[in-house]
Amino acid sequence: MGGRHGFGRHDHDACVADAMAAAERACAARGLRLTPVRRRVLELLSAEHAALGAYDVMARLGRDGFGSTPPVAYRALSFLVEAGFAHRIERLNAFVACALPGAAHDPAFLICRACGAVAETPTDAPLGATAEAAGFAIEQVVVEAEGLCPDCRAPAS
Amino acid sequence: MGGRHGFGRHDHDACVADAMAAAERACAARGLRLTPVRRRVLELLSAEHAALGAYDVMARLGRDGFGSTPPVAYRALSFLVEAGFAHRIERLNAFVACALPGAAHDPAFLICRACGAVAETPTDAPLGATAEAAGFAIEQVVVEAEGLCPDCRAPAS
DNA sequence: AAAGAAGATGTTATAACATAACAAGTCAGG
DNA sequence: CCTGACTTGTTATGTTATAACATCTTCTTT
Repeated sequence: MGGRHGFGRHDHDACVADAMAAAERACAARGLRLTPVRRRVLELLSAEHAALGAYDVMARLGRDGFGSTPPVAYRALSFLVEAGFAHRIERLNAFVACALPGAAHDPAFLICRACGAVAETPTDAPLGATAEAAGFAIEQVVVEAEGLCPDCRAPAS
Repeated sequence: MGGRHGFGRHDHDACVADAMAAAERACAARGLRLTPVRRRVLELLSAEHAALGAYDVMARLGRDGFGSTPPVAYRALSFLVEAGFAHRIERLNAFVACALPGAAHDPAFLICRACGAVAETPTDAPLGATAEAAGFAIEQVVVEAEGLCPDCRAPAS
């Protein structure tokens, strides 16, 4: 029991169970397959509430009898990210379980440089206010939008 | 002549010259040393107006008679980033020259997934409006704030 | 049930990105 | 000139990520 989430304590076991149940439901609804490897990786990420590197995930999979080579971990992580059950933290080259499953979102993250804790926050409110409310002291913000520039939107030019 | 900047055409040579002059001035004012390697790397980044990977920079340095090992490139890039003359794009593991030198800023970037062009934009205006005005179609946004969480701010607990 | 297609996993190899540690050179100030 | 701080060069290694192909499972169609 205990653990961290959004920098606050909560019932961790229930939280993991909820995440798994939500993923099961979403997969059933959308025709996706939550296979044993994928399920295990989501459990690992949910249990952590901090960012895990792909190679950490890989090592833990090995202990559980799954393949422990990079592609096994990266494939499971890619599936989870594409399905919206996990997010990649670019700044850390690492992955976290989604804290707001179900909601369609382009999330923002608060990353503690001292302890590595990661909190996911909605982007509808201003980030500064959210951080303030959470007691998080922002030092640096990375904002990177990917898409199509004017030239590449035009069919030909 | 020509080239790209903020997704628009402009006088590229003048733009590179301006960036170098601004860096010279800033270094003089702040007691920093814009050595040959650092100067050359800033020229490379300025000339590109797109993100360059550290290994790209390294290879070009080699052609110019500088050391062409990773540390040479990474050290020059780190200097430029710390001095505010360049930025690291986490999403691309790459670097761009700062487009708004002098201004203190936590910049936002618009990254074209098709052609790799990168535009730096101020963060005081809403990103959606800025992108719209530039004709850039945002598909995905990454927001990652680094700092100290409530637990790590407290001296002891 | 058999055949076939699609998808998932396992495996080997390699590519791409980044830093540690130390040696040697440069340069300003005493 | 010498010293101390800083910069650069060099070797080695660590870390993150993907390509390519073989095998196995699962679902569908017949």
